[in-house]
Amino acid sequence: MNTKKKNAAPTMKDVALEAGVALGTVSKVINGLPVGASYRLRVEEAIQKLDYHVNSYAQGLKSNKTYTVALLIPNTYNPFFARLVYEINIALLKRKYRMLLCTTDFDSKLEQDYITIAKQNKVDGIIGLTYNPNLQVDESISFVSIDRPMGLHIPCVASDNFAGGQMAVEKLADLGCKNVAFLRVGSALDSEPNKRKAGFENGCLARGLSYEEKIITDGQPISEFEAFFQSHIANGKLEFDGLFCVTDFLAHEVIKMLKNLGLTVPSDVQVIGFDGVRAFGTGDYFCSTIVQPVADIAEMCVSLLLSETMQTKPPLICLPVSYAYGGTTKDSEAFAKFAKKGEAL
Amino acid sequence: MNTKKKNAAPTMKDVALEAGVALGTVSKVINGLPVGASYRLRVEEAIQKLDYHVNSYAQGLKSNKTYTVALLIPNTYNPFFARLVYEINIALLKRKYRMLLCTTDFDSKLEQDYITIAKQNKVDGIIGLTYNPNLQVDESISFVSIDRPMGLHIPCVASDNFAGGQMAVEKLADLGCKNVAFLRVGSALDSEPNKRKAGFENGCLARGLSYEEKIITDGQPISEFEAFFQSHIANGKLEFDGLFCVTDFLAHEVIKMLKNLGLTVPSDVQVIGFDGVRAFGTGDYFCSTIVQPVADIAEMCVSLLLSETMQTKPPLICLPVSYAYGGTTKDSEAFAKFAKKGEAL
DNA sequence: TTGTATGCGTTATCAT
DNA sequence: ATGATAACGCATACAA
Repeated sequence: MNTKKKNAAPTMKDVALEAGVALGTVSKVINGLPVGASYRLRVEEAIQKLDYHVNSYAQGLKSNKTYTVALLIPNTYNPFFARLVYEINIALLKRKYRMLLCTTDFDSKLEQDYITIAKQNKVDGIIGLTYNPNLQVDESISFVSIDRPMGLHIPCVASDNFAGGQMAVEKLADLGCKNVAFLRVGSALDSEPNKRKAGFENGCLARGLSYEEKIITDGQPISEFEAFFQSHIANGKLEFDGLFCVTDFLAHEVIKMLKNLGLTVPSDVQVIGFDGVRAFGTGDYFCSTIVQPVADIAEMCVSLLLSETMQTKPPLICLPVSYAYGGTTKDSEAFAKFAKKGEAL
Repeated sequence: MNTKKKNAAPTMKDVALEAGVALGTVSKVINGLPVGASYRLRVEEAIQKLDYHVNSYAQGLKSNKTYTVALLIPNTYNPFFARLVYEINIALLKRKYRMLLCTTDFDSKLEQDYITIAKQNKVDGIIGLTYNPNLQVDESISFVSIDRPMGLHIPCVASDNFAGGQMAVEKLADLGCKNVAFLRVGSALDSEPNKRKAGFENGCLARGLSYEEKIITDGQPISEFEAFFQSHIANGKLEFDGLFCVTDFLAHEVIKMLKNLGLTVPSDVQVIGFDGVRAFGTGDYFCSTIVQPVADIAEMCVSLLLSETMQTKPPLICLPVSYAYGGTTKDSEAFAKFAKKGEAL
């Protein structure tokens, strides 16, 4: 008997030998092509016996398809990113694709490097949530961007951030707010989430709310907001009755500040965040929030990336957001529901 | 000129042609083997010009190494898992390995299926945080388990859960507790985290604390704990002055319950959790907690999995944990620091 | 030192 | 319907 290298994984050849058929027949059985019943049976038995598994790398080499998609994302521990990774991975797995996870830590150089790595790995496409304004991605590889427009040949998938901003204001107005503020921290990069501000302004105008905005950039300490609040307190009372924070994270920080300043949420001031992040991934919202449809975003990215047929890819796709009560607003009905749910969980 | 299929990625052959050298020479340049300086230069220029990238799948096919490791984990949105995924991915990337992310949703069948998928992908190893007690993993593939012992030929990496349980009690005792309770929810599966209970008991004995334990299994509603508390309240006062919860998640839920019952944390009762989970991945701890050394666990798993030389793999490795103040205990010094940090961040 | 030839495991195109 | 064979892109043993 021809004892190959010990412990080498069995190949199609081994299966063919074991089953007493030709190589091509085995291949056909594997790929579900028509094969005589008796042959099929013998091959299947041999596969069982040898515990044979196709080598997807050889497959990839042959077909010039790797069934791998690279995901460029800053990290996986930010809960929004974590959820996105999860949903994208599911969407990929559903289509028998696998994911090459590239965490960039917001590093522009790393982002560019990973594009190279992705090419080496001959991935079938790249999904990127990136921050490098000059990211070079040639047209030879299919790319879908999340939250950041990257040119006409690259589709961008995002939440409907403008509508989200509007929705936040609508909600605050419905809940009785008259004088609101928009708080934002983050890069000045041209990205879709920046439209939250425009939506906010638009909403304020539509509902006749007076508003103010406090925007700080990445370098500045978040305590700037505390100073902002202090300069807007008269007789121990904040002049705003509603705040829209650009992210749940910021809302969370802001709520701590407000507490320090002796203000109560939501009775003194109502707060709405953005993202729809939950404690421990599945628990309570950190605050009342505009929820991003993460699963839809993931599905859209993957579907867009892998659709061969759609020759004319849409440049920008905005998916609808929704509002969720999280304890920092005065929603009366929802409040009761929330209190009950808290017990149940 | 031999115009191959349009748009096909350039191969070594193309590079060789462009540089006017032989195929083998190109290969040597790529792999850093000795090559004449002038040849090397020409090859490098050709690589630049054609934007050539090695096809790592062909490499893998040749070398029978794929530089891929599969990670089996329930999901990526639980913050503890999310952090683990991040750290493992970093540890892998550092070694030029990539990760095949397999999220199992605690599904035993999926866990087993992914072992098959991993084999098809000819991964170089598997890291698994699994819950299937009967998971079949043959010795032909190298496997490292997290938190669950899986037999002698499979190393298991975990936190020092026993020491963690002890540490929690020590802390509670140091902070003045006399009568404490251990709360646990989770599967009855044989896993390392179960040692938290033993460590707790051991610590209570050593410090002469009286204690009680309330353990519910996965099926039961978490509200069981509320009933437990109620049956231990006399004259509006809880008879426990310290609680050790098996996870931060449970601690978080328990703290909500305590509030509902009119009890104040930490003045009425101090609470310590386990895991070291932070809000938004990098923010505040949800509670005072025993922190798992996630980065160390990740590094250990990868290093163990990829070490060719270590023929005799250790069956169980426990990594040291640490304590972190998170607002639910009466640490006086730490309290001041925490309050300040809250401002700064 | 550089070039040539073979084979990795698979698929696909041929004859049979 | 089935079997033989070439080709995918790369590494390597061997020849020049």
